[in-house]
Amino acid sequence: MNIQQVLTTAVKAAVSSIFNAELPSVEFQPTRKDFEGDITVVVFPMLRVVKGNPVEIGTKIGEYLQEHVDGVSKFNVVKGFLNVVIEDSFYLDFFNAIQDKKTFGYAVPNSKDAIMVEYSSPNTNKPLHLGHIRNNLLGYSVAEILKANGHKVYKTQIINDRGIHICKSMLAWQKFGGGETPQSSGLKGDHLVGKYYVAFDKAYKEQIAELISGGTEKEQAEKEASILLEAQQMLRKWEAGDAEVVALWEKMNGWVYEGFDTTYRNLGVDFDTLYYESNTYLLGRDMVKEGLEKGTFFKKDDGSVWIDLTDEGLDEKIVLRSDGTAVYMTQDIGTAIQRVTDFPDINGMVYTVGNEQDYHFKVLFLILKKLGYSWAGQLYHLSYGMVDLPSGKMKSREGTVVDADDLIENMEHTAETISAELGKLDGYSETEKKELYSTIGLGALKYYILKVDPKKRILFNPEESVDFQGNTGPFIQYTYARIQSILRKANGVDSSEVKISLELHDKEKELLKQLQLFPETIQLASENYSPALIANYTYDLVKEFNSFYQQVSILGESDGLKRQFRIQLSKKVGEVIQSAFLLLGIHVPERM
RNA sequence: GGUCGCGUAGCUCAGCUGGAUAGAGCAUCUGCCUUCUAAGCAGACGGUCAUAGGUUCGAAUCCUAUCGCGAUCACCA
Repeated sequence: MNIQQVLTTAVKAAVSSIFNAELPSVEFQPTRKDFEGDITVVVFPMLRVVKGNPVEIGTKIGEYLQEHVDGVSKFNVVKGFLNVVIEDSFYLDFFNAIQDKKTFGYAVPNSKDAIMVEYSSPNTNKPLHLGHIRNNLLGYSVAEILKANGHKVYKTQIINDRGIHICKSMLAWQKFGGGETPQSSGLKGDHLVGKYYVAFDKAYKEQIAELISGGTEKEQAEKEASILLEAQQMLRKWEAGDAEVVALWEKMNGWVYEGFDTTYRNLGVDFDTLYYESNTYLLGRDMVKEGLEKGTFFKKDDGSVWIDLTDEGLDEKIVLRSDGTAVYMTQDIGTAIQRVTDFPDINGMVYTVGNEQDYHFKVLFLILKKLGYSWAGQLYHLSYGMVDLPSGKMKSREGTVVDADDLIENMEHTAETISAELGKLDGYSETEKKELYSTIGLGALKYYILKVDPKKRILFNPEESVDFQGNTGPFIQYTYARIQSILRKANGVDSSEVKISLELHDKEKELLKQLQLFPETIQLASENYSPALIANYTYDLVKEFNSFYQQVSILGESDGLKRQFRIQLSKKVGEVIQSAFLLLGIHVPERM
């Protein structure tokens, strides 16, 4: 039990016995630094139940707590704030209870239900970029956070491996490729395919420029369409199962997957199961037919099928084309149902997709609800803001994208440069150094992106590199490395219980308070699908530790018991940093 | 135009279900490496929390309107 839980019960009992009134809840906040105390009970909300002067009420409750609660030694009342001083022994008890718990902060697996987390879901016609990085980091981290909060999680993605855009790359490769392969050119598979996607676009634009030298808008549109015809024909052949087209499609997608795998590995994200659009794009049509029979959907004269969402304040939305083919929504309906069929323990899904699709998911969830699926209430669109450049939006066709592989490499390089300047890596082999640069570079990148609230858009300036100082990944990693250095010098950590009679230094007490917050932080992050909460918590913890480290001697402490405790405390802080960062997908180094 | 999201220090961001004098980092300036890693610590400077109303003991936080930025409103995905 933490202090809040203890005090909640006690304050309720106090109000009951002194004022003969029932308090629905008790409101706390950390005591401001300017006042004496560790935790503050806010008296104002009680005025609804207890009439009187807030200061008097606070004082009476304070006296009650002092008398009845072990661990409450002193209190003071300022206006409507009851500041309570908690004895050191309370915090030491807490520390003894968690000292050996490797998984401190994580909830015990508490649910039979699984949650499927979808993220990444790229197109297979171009390499991953910075936007995908945000998506990947968010999805991966939220999956880890949900696990830490006791959920079973399946990580998945839906790979958009078919469609007109894929045919464009294929066509361009056929026309201009000259048989180029990743092996022959040494180009990473996804980059190679992306090159031809751009080539198609370029060739297409050139042709348009030639063709369109006048005419009405309508005529221009018709001309454009005719140029696209080739790609459309190819798509039709693909759908018909044309052996040659399918073989080319498989070959080029194979290159892309190899490339993606490398990027995912470098980024440190993974998946438990994969879905391919080429397998799922036909799903959903039967579901629409069922829904039609049930009256959830309705058919228009031209044969297209719709759902009426005007009751919900939305429009009518198409779910099947007049020619009977599937639209985006049809597919998503089918895929969702397929997933629950494949993994019957799923009760809830998280879709990591940019906020430009807010409307789509609102509609999708509503449709699934109307179709009567019990799990439809447990769907969540993890919507995040775009990553923009100072020049505006990233556009792959205009070559303004920040490529994922390049960015990762840049970050590692920056880490290397800084490390070399500081020169603290004597004795490290080249392999160890390389691994370290990767840890730090990725740590900087991941933290930079994850510390921001997912909803907000990020402005990324490639000119100014991501910071390595202050509220950054490397700063936190550095603190971890510092702690490990102490532990190495301490020659082993005795993990025996700390004597309750030990007198705590202010900084030690602050650290223990911060440690206490870890479990509820994980819970909050899980409930809000927000890695940013974990990032901010870790930053606060680390700041607190560095302040402690600078002000209090650990190994130099002459009192053996105190020295021992400080080593143990440092170790625990290191473990929590590591646990927290693991939830963000960031590794911590032994040295740096 | 309808809908949704965002607007906090020069810049990048915190600020939980409303609570005490709005917090960090970067940048600028001051100190601190003959004691455990200075990618650090301590401090200074910097705010009409977009604007105007409202709700109440109390509003950056909730409500309404306005302004600014972004997204979205396809038989594209």
